[in-house]
Amino acid sequence: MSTKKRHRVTLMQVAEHAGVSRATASLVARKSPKISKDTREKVLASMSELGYVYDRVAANLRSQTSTTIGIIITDVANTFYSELLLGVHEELERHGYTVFLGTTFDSVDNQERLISTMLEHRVGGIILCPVSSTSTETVNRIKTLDIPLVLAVRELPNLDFDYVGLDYTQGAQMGVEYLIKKGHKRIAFLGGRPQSSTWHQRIKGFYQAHEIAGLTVDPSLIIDSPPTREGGTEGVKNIIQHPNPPTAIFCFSDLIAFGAIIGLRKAGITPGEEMDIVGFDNVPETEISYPPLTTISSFSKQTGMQAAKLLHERIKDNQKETQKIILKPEIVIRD
Amino acid sequence: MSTKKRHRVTLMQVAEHAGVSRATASLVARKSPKISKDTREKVLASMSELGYVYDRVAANLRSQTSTTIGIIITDVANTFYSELLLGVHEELERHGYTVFLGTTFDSVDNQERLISTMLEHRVGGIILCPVSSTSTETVNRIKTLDIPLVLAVRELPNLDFDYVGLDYTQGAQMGVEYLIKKGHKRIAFLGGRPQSSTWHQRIKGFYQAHEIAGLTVDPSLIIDSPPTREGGTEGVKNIIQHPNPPTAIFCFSDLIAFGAIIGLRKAGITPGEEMDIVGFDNVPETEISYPPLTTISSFSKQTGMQAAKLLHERIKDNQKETQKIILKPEIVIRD
DNA sequence: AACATTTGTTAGATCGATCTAACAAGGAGG
DNA sequence: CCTCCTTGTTAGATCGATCTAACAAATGTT
Repeated sequence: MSTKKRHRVTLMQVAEHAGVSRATASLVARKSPKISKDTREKVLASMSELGYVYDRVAANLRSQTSTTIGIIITDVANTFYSELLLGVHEELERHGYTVFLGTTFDSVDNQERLISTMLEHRVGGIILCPVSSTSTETVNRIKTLDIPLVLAVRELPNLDFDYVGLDYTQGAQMGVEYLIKKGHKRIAFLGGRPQSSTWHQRIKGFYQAHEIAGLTVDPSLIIDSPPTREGGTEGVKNIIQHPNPPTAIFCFSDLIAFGAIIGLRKAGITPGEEMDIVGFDNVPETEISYPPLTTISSFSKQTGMQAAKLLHERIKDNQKETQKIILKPEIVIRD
Repeated sequence: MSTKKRHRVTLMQVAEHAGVSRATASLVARKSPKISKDTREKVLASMSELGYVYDRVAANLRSQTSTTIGIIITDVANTFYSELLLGVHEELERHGYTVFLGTTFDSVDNQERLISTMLEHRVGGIILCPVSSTSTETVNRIKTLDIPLVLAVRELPNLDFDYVGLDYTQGAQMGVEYLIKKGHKRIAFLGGRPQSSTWHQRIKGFYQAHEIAGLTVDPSLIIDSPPTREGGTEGVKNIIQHPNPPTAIFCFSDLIAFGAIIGLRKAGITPGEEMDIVGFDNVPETEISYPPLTTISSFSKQTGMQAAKLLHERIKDNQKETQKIILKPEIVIRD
């Protein structure tokens, strides 16, 4: 948990070696234009001779600044989140931040612990993909400390934070409308947890599409399950065993859809022929899956990039009005 | 790039509020048993009343310790690496480290920059998946500073560092032997960069399998390409256009294999029937790909966990002898 | 020539914690 | 009663940087 270190070369030693003061050496390290060419070169020479490494931690402490930010996601192994992470990472590294990573696996305790650790490490801001049942206190703790916070993917109701997400309702509606247009009348909704805002938004779209088409939803075809591939495989069993099974499944996520495909195959049902499936997220794997998965693109990398941009802006000015960016979904049809 | 922060509540203020000295408050923060129950409770009460947040950065500076480690990988969006990251992350968080993430995209410059940043942030250790053409100076810089370093996936020749990887030679040999056993006599090797040690090791296994079976390798069937899906799609064109095409392809990685599958389909060739394919890594997507991909499991998550363990041990004792852990590959046959 | 301004440099205090060594207070042992 | 030990607490120095304000030296202005 902690490491003893050999003494580093300090600015003090550099200054002594170059025959200048600490302050001057510090100004050189910070590329101040106030330093004459001569002294600058002298100091730089001493730095490289002694193998000096700038101590950003000490510098940040003194100057009350931070060059780090924290990103908290649900699961790195889920490509939706790793794409999002990629977007955040690219955008923030360009601005010189170093990124602390944390993964919650959808556990409140983990999330709480990660936030604490990051605050203790003086992050300059946090991008949070909150777990389903995040409490108001959790995020307010960050707000009280005046640490910029941007929410992504899941919105927390009635809280005034920057947010980047997708119009999940519209996405779900598009997916279900596509299935209805193909002639399906009994459609299941598989996966996700009813506690989460993203689930509610999708369910809403699911109902809306039915309503517009003049169909009624059979509530017994709404099956919730953990938002993992295993969750999909397990959950689809309820659909297979249903006394009056549906002809198509709209899945909470691609991950669920992949799980469902595996589950259907195990039961001897050919996905895509005997049972139509639509996913959500358009993760990279959809390109190589079989049957090719029709899905709703949720632009995870874009989400990450936008969140990073919002965070960057908020770090520059913590007083500005909060922004909510809602990306528009697109349907990706693969037949 | 840097953030002004409001003043935090400090231990000084907590001490004043509780009517004790800074030192006592500090001992309470560190859960020292030398503090009497009465004072401890008094101080803890003041802490929560004032909303105190421990400043690990200041603490680490004074005590010359670190509670962070850096992990540098090639690409988060590549599931091989995100699984590895997951392993590292789980293991090190258990020991109380916070993780700095960096991705190189296989660029020496990025790698150099990332290492610098991490050293500047006083990481307690680094796990590095080095880019193909990593120079000796790069890693020696870390060694000179006495910062524990563990290499993963790619080994750097003649350098004495802890290392976790796979027996890539044996893995490639297993894959090619499987194809030969199925009756293939002309087999292509697709993807990867000849600069990297992992490429050499796989090529060696590729040749060995041929030799054992009494077959000769046609060097014109060895096609290199960037280790990405796009690289696979591009590279496979050379195979399709070959005057005397092979009947099977052994791919550098699953990613390459997926790219090759897409490329073959585009050219109207049915992968799995007209052209046999074997991948390498056993990334999660292989389960849902079509045709089901036979592949060599390279246990990326295990690799990450082992690397994290080695790093943890080395942080505890930087003098101990270096260890090289070579995991054994397994073939995963999906027909 | 006298004064104001700019330019480059610096000593000393400071960020928020820990470390060192010293110090009271209380009890045990002679 | 005095000494020795233990237990709990603390003042002052310190980690490696930056900040403030002050200061010579060089330059510009009248």
